[in-house]
Amino acid sequence: MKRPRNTAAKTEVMDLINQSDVALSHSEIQSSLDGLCDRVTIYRILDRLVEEDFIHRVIDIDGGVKYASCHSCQTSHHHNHIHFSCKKCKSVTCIEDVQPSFKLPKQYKVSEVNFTVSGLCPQCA
Amino acid sequence: MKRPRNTAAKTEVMDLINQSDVALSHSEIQSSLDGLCDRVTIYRILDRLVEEDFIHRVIDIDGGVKYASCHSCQTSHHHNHIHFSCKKCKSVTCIEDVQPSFKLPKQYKVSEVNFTVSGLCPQCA
DNA sequence: TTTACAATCGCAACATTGTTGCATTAAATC
DNA sequence: GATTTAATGCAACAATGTTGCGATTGTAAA
Repeated sequence: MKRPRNTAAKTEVMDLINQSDVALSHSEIQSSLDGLCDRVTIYRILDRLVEEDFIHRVIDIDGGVKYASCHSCQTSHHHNHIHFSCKKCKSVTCIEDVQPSFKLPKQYKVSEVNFTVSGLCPQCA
Repeated sequence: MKRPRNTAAKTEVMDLINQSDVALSHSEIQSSLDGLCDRVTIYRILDRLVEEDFIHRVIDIDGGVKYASCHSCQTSHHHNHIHFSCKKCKSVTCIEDVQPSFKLPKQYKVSEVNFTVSGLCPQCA
């Protein structure tokens, strides 16, 4: 079994995501790290953090991949909540505690829900 | 104002998407066309078809871009319905006539909704 | 503290997806 | 058939993500 290690880069990435109120992309994280580690290393750190359930991936309206730390996940682990993707400032925000409701027909086996609403966030509206 | 033209490639792309019951990616379309036209041309055709409201873009759970012809769009133009993204066969299907319901807090201006449910489709379940 | 193992890293190379500029081709109208 | 300009092909580029491998380093045990 694998034994995760704490490295400077991993800690810094974790802090960045924790301290942000919006989801961050790989390139945004890379800019913030300012050469602390390699581009590839960031990809691997993000993969590991997702794997270890510290963060989760969010897909924005354009298909862009972002990463966020949902605080509600620390208690119960469910990612089935709404994400808001702002068309103007491109920010992606987790809207906690709002559970979308829906019905699926037939024999579909649902395992995950990705509900992204786009438009203008409070700052841009 | 621009005057759209009907070309062999455009017609073929349109047919492919119309005849498919799942959303198709650029590379899938390229494979089907089998050299009928350039890769770049396919991108431009897809952009135009979206622009002309014949097809619409769907983002799957991994952030992949796919294109589908929603038959319900021909009457009333709204894309706010559920898409099902199969984790096994990677197919993306439009679930028509099922409208998700949700509530957003505060000052968010909603203009679009992308509701993707993932899991196993009837074929893979 | 030192050692040893494996997790992590940096670097180079590659793959995929998407975009842009420009000269050429061809569809629709006359 | 001639004209107009939408559409195409090609080359070049950009962004994003992946893989292999030798070097480095965190950490648990000696």
